[in-house]
Parts: sequence; structure tokens; C-alpha cells
Amino acid sequence: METSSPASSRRTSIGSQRNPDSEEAILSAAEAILREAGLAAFSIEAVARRAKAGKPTIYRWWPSKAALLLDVYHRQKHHGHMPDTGDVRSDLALFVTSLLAFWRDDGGAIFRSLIAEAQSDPAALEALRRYLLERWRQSGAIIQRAQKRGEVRPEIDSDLTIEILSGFAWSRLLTGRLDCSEDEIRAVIDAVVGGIAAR
Amino acid sequence: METSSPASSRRTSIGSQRNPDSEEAILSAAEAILREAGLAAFSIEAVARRAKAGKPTIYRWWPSKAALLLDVYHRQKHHGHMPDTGDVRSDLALFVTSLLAFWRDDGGAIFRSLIAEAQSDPAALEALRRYLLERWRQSGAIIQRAQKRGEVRPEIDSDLTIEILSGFAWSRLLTGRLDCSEDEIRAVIDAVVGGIAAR
Amino acid sequence: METSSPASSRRTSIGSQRNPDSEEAILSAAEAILREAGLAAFSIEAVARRAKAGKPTIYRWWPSKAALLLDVYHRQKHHGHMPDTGDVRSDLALFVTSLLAFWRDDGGAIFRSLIAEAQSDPAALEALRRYLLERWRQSGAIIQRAQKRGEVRPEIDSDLTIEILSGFAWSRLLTGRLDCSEDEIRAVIDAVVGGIAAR
Amino acid sequence: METSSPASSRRTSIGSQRNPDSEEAILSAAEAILREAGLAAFSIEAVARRAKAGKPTIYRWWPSKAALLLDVYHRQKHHGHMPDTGDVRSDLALFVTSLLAFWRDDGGAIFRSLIAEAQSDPAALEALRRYLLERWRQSGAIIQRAQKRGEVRPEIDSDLTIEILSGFAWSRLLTGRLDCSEDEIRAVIDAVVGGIAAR
DNA sequence: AACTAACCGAGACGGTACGTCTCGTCTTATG
DNA sequence: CATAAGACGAGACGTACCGTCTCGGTTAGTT
Repeated sequence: METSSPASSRRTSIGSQRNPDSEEAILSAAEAILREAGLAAFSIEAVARRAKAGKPTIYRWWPSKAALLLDVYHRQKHHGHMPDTGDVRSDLALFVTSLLAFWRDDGGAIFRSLIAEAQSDPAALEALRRYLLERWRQSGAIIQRAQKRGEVRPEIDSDLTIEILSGFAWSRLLTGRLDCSEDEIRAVIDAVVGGIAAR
Repeated sequence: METSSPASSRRTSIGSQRNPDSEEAILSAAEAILREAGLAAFSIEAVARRAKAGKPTIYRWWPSKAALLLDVYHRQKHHGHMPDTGDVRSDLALFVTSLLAFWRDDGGAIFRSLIAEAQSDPAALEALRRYLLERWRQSGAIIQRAQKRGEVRPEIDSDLTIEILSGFAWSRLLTGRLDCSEDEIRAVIDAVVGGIAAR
Repeated sequence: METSSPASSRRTSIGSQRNPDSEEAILSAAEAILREAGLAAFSIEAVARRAKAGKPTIYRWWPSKAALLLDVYHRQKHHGHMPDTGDVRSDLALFVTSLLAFWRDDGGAIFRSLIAEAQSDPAALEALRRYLLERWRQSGAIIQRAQKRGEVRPEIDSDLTIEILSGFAWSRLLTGRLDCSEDEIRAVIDAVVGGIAAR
Repeated sequence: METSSPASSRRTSIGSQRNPDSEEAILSAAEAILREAGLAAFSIEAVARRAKAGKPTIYRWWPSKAALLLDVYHRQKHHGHMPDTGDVRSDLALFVTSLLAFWRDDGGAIFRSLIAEAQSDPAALEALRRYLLERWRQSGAIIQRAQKRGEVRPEIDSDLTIEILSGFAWSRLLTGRLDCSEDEIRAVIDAVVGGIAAR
């Protein structure tokens, strides 16, 4: 990180405009702190210290801790891995598997923090909600394709189905049980796709 | 609250043992703060102030903010509403409906706080996890009864099924969308019980 | 007090530098508390409250209670009243009289506190010691002038003589007997200057 | 210490009277704490802990920290070493030397604490004052004997003379400079007995 | 070329909460 | 009724962050 900066000593103003080096340094620092030490260690003070930035610079561009968290989460790569194998079970299994894997490897600490922050900051809650509705809408395409193929009944609400699977993933993330076996994921998909009722 | 105390002036020690009046006052104060002002306003300091208790008294009995939160949550009534209508769809619908209603009316603010706290406090996470596994096991009885009646396939993992429904409820709680219509809940139950696949 | 500030509302930062208004407010508050309520009421918390300053602001500039006490004592006027009447008896009588008067009117409560604090805080003890050695050295000039005039034997240690008189004053201060008559002071001076031995 | 107690486990009431074992244990503990860790570590709490006594037991018999300190100081041996060599200079030198030695070896920490405490506790101040006046009166006998022998002028106030020497000793005690050379002590005695004035 | 405007870092400011310590009071159970 | 034990309300301790502010300096655009 921070490779774009001129390797030299001190970062300063570049005139009456946002300094992208500072932005980059701040986001990098925030991400690193979350990843290395978790939400408890994540404070504006700590980010400023690590990014060698002034606190007002952070407050100028991110009105709240949640806004910074959201930006950090957005910087992650993942977004929009949209499986399309032609089989709804495989697509959904890949969806859940890759989500859990992403959280396990990288973004989990950040997303957990975002959810936690949203529980006390209404602005964060609103931002999170908006972000999620969009994400679920996107991922709903998996279901909609399956409906076009005739695999899934047409009256099924695609977003709601995604929210069910996503909710299961949240449950695992927020209780620290991301190490979910293939079998468990298959069982979840089977339940949602095939139902649990006796034939 | 605090009606049990002798209406007189000051609460004090009752010897070398825990004073139940103090415990009650602290839990009441904690609950009131969470309900009225939310997690952001919930601090040991504030609880002590409102309960007219010394901070060490709180720290003596609750080692962390999370422990206090958990106790406050436990004091709520709800726990263990276990529908048994003889029909798995009705049972599960009641399960989800009553959970959301309970959170909407009373315990939501507290449980949200508990989850949020668990994201930065490992001890809270562990306590939450233990609590949930037990709750899911209890609620899993709904599925197991249905399996005995032949309504649900025997190889289905009852706890996992409950976690799926519970996860959906979490998703609604944590994104502030507890006002869930009957139809939506029915759709969720239908998906999980009957599956989404075309017949 | 605080007349220098703009009489308006709130004192705040003036950039990356010590705010003299805050310093003044803190020292004034500390002095007032000591004078009005004594050492027992003197706490960093109380000073912060009265000065309308944050505790960290105090700890930033004064590492210990003793450092603050010392600064408060230094702010007093007295310092360096150095009588030079041409007669050693008169000089010393003035020295003791004005010291006791100063303590009686103003600085006594503060200096008592400083000595008390030094009995449990090594840093305070060291600061006090350094301060006193310097003060005795200064006051020793009274003796040295008398030696030059031939009033006092040349082999007499001027600092030690001052410490004897100063010690007597301490005894009076620390036992709350500052209301010392002229006669008593004269008797003390006579003893030290003329000795108690029969001629 | 504590050798008088029955070496067995638990000390308890001996009926409606003061238990001397407890008193002994408390005074011993108080003395040990002062000697080993100084005034800063001296708290009723600490004394009770070390003496394995209940706090109320201490508060019952000693109304204030100062009262306990005074009792501890009284338990020391020293008291009343009253030199009588027939020579006032020798007597006074012994008086000062043995006082400083006693404080250096044993009682200094305790007496310093007592003086410090008296600066914030009026009751302690009063107790200290009464104790000192008595002590000075006793030690004044040194001067009075010398007056009878004709060594010291009859109009000299014996108590005041003792207070001067005592004040010098206080100065050394309270500034942590008890390591006073023989020469310095002699110089002090010479000043007071013979005066500093040129012949 | 001078001026303004917004940015930058630094860090002080008044606050609040933290978790720990001791205070002096209280009530118990034990003898 | 004294004792050891220990809980209680109170509040100070010194530290960490909060979000705001002012500073001195830098660099664009605008005159």
C-alpha cells in the first residue's frame, strides 16, 4: 500500500482539492487496523496516527466512523461474483461458499464492524440498508435466471430468497462460525431449494 | 421499578453477600437506558448513575458490558415460546412471527446491542454463541416433532433449519426492517418448508 | 480571574500550542481550592471541574499533583523579599516575620500541601528539595552581607543558618501556630545570633 | 510480629471488649506498611488486609487515619532519650543526633506520614500539636538543667530553644536529608548555643 | 505576480467513559 | 457484643478517544 506516494517524507496539501494520497493512506490504514486488531482497536484517532493524517482531514471527508467503514468495505475486491453455471443449486452453493470464503479471508472483520456500528448509528444503518438492498437485488439475478429456465417457481420472490441465504451467512459471520463445511452449505441450499417437507 | 425496595432512602450493603435490590436496580437501569436511548448511550457509567449504584458494584458482578447485556436480555419474558399446533408450517410461522414481534416491542434494542458488542468483545461473542446454540437446540424441537409426525424428512438437521429462519430474522433486526408482513413470513416459511424449486 | 479571556463562552484550542488562558484558569482554580477548602479537597478532578478544563489538559502540562502544587506556589507574590537594613538582627527578624506573614495571609495552605504531598510522592520531594536549596541559597545573602560587614563570624555556614530559622518557621506552619508574637521571633533571632550561652 | 496471637487460624471476638490480639495485629500491620512502602501505600484498606482484620474493627477503635498513625508512632521505642552529660552542648548534640538517627532507622517514615496527614486533617493536627508541646516540654529539661548549672542564661525560653533545634530536624526529615554529618550538627548546636555573631 | 481559498499535518481543547482503587458505612454469620 | 468478611454508594485516579478548533504551511486557481 501507499506505493503511489512519492516515497519522500511528508504528505501535504495539493491545493484546494482533496489529496488522493491522503485518502488512500487513510483507507489503507483503516483497513489494516480492522484486519489486524479488529473493531475494538478501530478509532479515528488510531487511523489518523497510522495514516499520519490529521484528524480533521478524516472528519472532513468521512462524517462518521460508519462512513469510513463503508468506504473501506467498498474497496474490497469481491463485489459481484455472480455465478452462472446453469444450475440453481450450484449457483446458490457458489454464492454462499464464496461469500463465506471472502469474509473468512478478508472482508469479514470489516463487514462485522459495519453491522455493529449500524446498531448504534442511524446513518450507518441507513447506508448499510441501502447497500444491502442493492446487493440482494443484484444477487437475485441468480434466482431470476433459474425462473426463466423453469427451475424455480415464478411466484418466488428472488430478493427474499437471497436474503434468507444471506441471513444464514450473517448468522455464521456474526457468531464467529465461518468455518462452514461443504455439507452444511449443501444442506442449507437443499432446504431452501427443495424444502424440508416430506415428499 | 425498584418497587420491592422499602421506599426509604438509601440502598446499602446487606452483609457479605450480593444485594438483590442492587442487582435489580442495575438491571432495570440498564434495560431502561437501552430501550430509551439505545446502545450508544449504554455505558457502565450511565447505568451506575441511573441505578444510583457504585461502578465497582457493577464490575463486581458483571465482568464486562456484554455480560450485563446478556443478563438484561435474559430478564425479558419471551424466552421459550414454543408453538405446537400440530402443523410445522404454522409452528414455524408462529416462531418467526413471535420472535419479530418480541424484538419489535421489547427486546430488539437489547439483542441488537448484544450482537454489536460481540463483534468487538471476544468474551461477549463466546457468551452469545453459547446462548444461541442452546436456543436453537430448544427451538429445533419444532422440527423434530414434525419429523416424528412424518411432516419433515428425517435426515433434515433441525438446528440448521432453525438457524436459517433465525438468520432471516437477524437480517431484519439488524437492518431495522422488523415490520415484516404476514405474506413475507409465509413466503419464507414456504420456501424453507416446501422449497423454491418447481415441482 | 480569567479577565484576559474574551468574557465570552467557551475556551478552546488555539492551535498546536499551549493555551495560556487554560493554564491561567487551571492555576487559579487550583489556588482557590487550596485556599478555600484545603489539601483534602484538592484533586485533579476538582481542579478540572472548577477551571472548566478537561482532565487531560491538566495531565498534559503537569505530570503530577505535586507539579501543579509547585506551580501554584510559584505564582504567589512573596518570593524574594530580601531585607537589607544593614543590621543582621533586623534583617533576620524581617525575614522570619515576612515569611510567617506571607504564610498566614496567602501561601501557607499551599506550601503545607506541597510539603505533605512530598511525603508520599518522591518526585514532589525532589522538586521541593531543589526549590528549597535555591531559596536558602538566596536568603543566605543576608548572612553573607553581615559577614562582609563583620557582624557575623566568617566561618558560619550561611545556608545552614537560614535553614535553622526556616525550620523554625516550618514548625510553626506545620503545627498551625503561625500567630507568632514579635517577642517570640525576637527571642529566636537572639538565640541564633547571640547564642543562648551565658556570657 | 503478631507473635502473641495463638499461631492458629482465625482471630475472633473475645466478648464485649477490645481484643488485644487484633489491636496488636493492626498496629503491627500499619507500622510494617509505613516502613516498607511509605505513606502512599498506607490506607485503612491495606492495613485491614495485612492484619486480616475487618475494616469496621479499625474504624471502631481509631476514628481516623491520623489516630492510627499517632498510635503507631507512640509504639516506637525512642521516646524520652534524655541525655544528661553535664554539658549543654553535648546534651543538645546527642538530642539532635539521636532524633535524626531514630528517624533514619525506624520512625522517620511514620512521623513524616503523621505530619503530612495533619496538613489535611484538623483532628490529626490537634493531636500532633498536643503531642509535640508535651515532647518539647520534656526535652526542655535539657536547657533547664543547663540554666541551673549557669551554662545558659536564665531568661532563655527552653521550649522555644528545643523547637528551634527540632525545627531543624523536621526540615531534614521532611526534605529527605536525614544523613546529616557530625560537623553540621555541631555547627547547628554552636550557632544556637554560642550564636553566630562576631565576639 | 499577488491574492485568496481550500487543503494538509499537527496537536491542544473541553468532554465522557473507561476500569481500578480507596473511602467510610453497613449487615451478616460466627463465636 | 466484638470480630472477620465483604458488599455497598461515592467518587478520584490516570488514560483513551471523541469531535471541534486553531495554527502555520502548501498549492491550486483567480485576479
